[in-house]
Amino acid sequence: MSEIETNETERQARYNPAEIEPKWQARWDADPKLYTAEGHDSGKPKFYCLEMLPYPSGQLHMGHVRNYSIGDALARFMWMRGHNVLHPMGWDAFGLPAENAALKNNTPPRDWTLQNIAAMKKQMRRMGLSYDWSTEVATCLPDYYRWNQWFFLKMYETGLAYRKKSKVNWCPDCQTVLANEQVVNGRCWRHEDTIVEQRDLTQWFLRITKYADELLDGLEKLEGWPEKVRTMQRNWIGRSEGALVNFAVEGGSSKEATADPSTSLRSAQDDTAGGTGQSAQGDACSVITVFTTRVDTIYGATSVQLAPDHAVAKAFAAEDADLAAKIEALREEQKKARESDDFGAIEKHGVNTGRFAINPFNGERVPIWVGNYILADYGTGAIMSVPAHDERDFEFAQKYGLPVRRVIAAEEGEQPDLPFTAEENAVLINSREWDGLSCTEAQQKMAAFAKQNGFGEPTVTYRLKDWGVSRQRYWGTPIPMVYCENGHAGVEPGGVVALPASALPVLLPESIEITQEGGSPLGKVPEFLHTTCPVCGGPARRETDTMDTFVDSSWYFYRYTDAKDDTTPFSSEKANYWFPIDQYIGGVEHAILHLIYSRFWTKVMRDLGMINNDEPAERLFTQGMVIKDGAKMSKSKGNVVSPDDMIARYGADATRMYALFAAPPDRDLEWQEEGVAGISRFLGRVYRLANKYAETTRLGRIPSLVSRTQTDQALLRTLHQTIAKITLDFSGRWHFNTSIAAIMSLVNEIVAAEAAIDAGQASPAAVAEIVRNLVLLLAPFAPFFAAELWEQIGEEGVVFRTPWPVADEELARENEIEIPVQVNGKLVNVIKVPADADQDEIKAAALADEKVKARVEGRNVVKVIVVPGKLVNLVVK
RNA sequence: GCCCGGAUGGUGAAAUCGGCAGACACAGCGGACUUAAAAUCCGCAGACCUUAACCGGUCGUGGGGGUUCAAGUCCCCCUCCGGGCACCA
Repeated sequence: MSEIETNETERQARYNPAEIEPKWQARWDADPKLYTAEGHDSGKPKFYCLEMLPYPSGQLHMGHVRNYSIGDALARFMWMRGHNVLHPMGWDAFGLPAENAALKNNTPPRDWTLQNIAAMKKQMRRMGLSYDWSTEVATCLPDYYRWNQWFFLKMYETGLAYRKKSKVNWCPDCQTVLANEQVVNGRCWRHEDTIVEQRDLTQWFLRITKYADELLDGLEKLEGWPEKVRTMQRNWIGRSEGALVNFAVEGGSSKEATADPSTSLRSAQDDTAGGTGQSAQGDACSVITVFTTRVDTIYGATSVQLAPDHAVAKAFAAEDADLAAKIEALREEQKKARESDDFGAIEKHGVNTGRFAINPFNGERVPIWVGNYILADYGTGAIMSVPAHDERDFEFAQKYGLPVRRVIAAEEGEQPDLPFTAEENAVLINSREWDGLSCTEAQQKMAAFAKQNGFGEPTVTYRLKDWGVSRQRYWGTPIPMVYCENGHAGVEPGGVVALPASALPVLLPESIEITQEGGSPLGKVPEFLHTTCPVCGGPARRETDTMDTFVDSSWYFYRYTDAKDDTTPFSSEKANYWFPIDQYIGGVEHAILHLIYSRFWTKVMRDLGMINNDEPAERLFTQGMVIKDGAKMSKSKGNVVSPDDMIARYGADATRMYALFAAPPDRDLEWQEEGVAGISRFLGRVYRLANKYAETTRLGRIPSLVSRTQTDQALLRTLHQTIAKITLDFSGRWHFNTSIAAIMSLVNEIVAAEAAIDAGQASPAAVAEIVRNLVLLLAPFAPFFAAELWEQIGEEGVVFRTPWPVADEELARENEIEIPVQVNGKLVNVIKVPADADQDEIKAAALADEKVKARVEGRNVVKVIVVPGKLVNLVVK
């Protein structure tokens, strides 16, 4: 062979992703039906594979690459297993960055967003992701957001959407309201340095608390979700059973309290559907309702504690300037502490109002205090303080010298030190007729007693609050409500009127100047603002707030099933075929926000009769973060690795495969470029092998494996073991790192057998079988690569529509296995025995081994442990 | 403070049911090919001790204890790292 020919051959056999990937990308793009799901009559089992849709920032990052590589491998695998796969993608396209970009570059948010979508879509195609673009959803387009409006009207009709004035979290940077879920340690979730302020605004709310119990109970059934996510949601919902008890205020109040709705006696219950009726609405100051989970300790209550914002505290303050100043100081302390990271560390302060309340159980007068550690927005904003049985109350009582009275005792044994907070094996004492009851029993009976006598009731309190969805932003879904200037019969002027569905969509005005000034930008667009009332035809103003973008992502995956529908959000028939999502994949950072709203929205749609499923997703997978130099990739740390760079250097296949190989998908992944290079080298080896045996593979398709050579047998055994292993990995554990390692081992073995193959010691049919299956095994991980080799070895059809290989147990079986032999637990030798050898045979073989004999000689074999297929351990003395 | 993860060679990791710890890679070292280098291929490779070398030995999965013939894996205690919740009454 001449030198020129050698070079020529080498060049041909060289793996060049820069050439083959664009080639296949172009071919796939030319076939728009390639990844299109079939209908419900396909006769195949359905599989809905979903990755969380990205915000169109304009750039894919490594977190996306990882997320989508996992989803894509799974989707392709399921296709090869004969499923009807829905694998869609879309854009969470409303949101603040588009407005910020508009300010900065003077680009309209819409243009900026659509450009970014185009750029990211191109990157996704370059990655070779198997999305069905015919179902693409962009939430910022009217054909999507009109259905947000439609849902809003439905919720308004059914009482799930309502308006109330309330204290809201206001981010001065975003110039808008944030949901509780978007406030992290008193700061904005998007602006770590910005302290969230409290403002009073009238806002639209969605009554998610109506579903609090179902959202909580449903978690039990979500076995395909990570326990971690379920726990986070449980904590977030924060269900707490207890009782409300009314303490009469001694002497009542001379003035009517100017009760703020958010701090009324039942503020927490305002959020639940309707509430359950409660007295004391008339004179807010004649009664203090406390919430307690330990009504059984009420005989030990030695004070009542109010939040500084409590209506009664305000009423007292109104009569006493000195007290007002002290309460104001407490309020300030509380506010500061809430804004800092550690509200929990606040030093407890309080002030005695000098007034008294009456414990309805024993008629005792207890002083009313205001405490800086009492939260206005949890429970009723008032507690009964039982120092003997609550750590916080104990601390407070010690500080201010309040009495401590033990009313709970351990059932048996010595009485523990105070505060004694246990409920298990504890009984009531010093509680008159309740003495001797267990805590749990007393809690129920005493709450029921309170209800019978009209001074309380059992109740349930949640940490979860109704979802405030109003945002004073431009780039979001307009809320489809108007305020009629004339008013209507029975409705005050400025009455709230819902638009009819026929008026939808309420379009976002196209030309708008974005400024940084506060208030809703839509309020400055006269042609948007001024409209007519759908009821009376008179002048009306539109609602100028837009919806929280979490509305968009709460139901987008239903739209995928019927993305072009212009008469309904989606067809129930289609949704019921595809739902629930079989596998949802995304980052754990959405464990509470997105994933709890999605569950809520699903239940609402079910109750509207649109779908049958109770939960959106059967299984959820949360992948780990991508780390570089030990830290999360971020611009500020300067450790960002660009997917484009990686793809340019090593190709999409190597980049994707590395993302799967470097760590199990649920763990954090340290990005090391050398690792990507390693994968690229591995693919190069496979490429060379497949090329070398391409001819043999083409010709060797005859099923002539009757007489197998030793080489055939050894290679086929490893092949079928590998098939079995990878198939198993896909079925649940998803440790693709070990799947890929197994393929590497197979390749190493083929390379080691090359000399034998070339010497004619392998049959062409076996070589063909191995090369062909090797390509199939790689198809979910490296689709461009597999498609190219599939063609080169002369196969017809689309590689990732070819049936996934089935492991042949016969071929995979070892006929001889290695058994380690230990003496007193230490490895002495490894012996070979037939795979089907029984205990006695293995034992005999072990005892006959020379090394073992030498070790045992002169000592007593006390015991022989034989674990067939595993090991032998001789216990020797 | 409470609840979940995690800690294994120089690095990423593997060991799926209590059974050979370190598969598979990366980086490294040695060799082949080359005028040379790159690429590629072959080989070595947990630490320590012993030896001229082979051979051989000891230790070793964050630390300490325990169960077991056998522990990275199970039990108890502790340390550190990451995440979530947190005066939620």
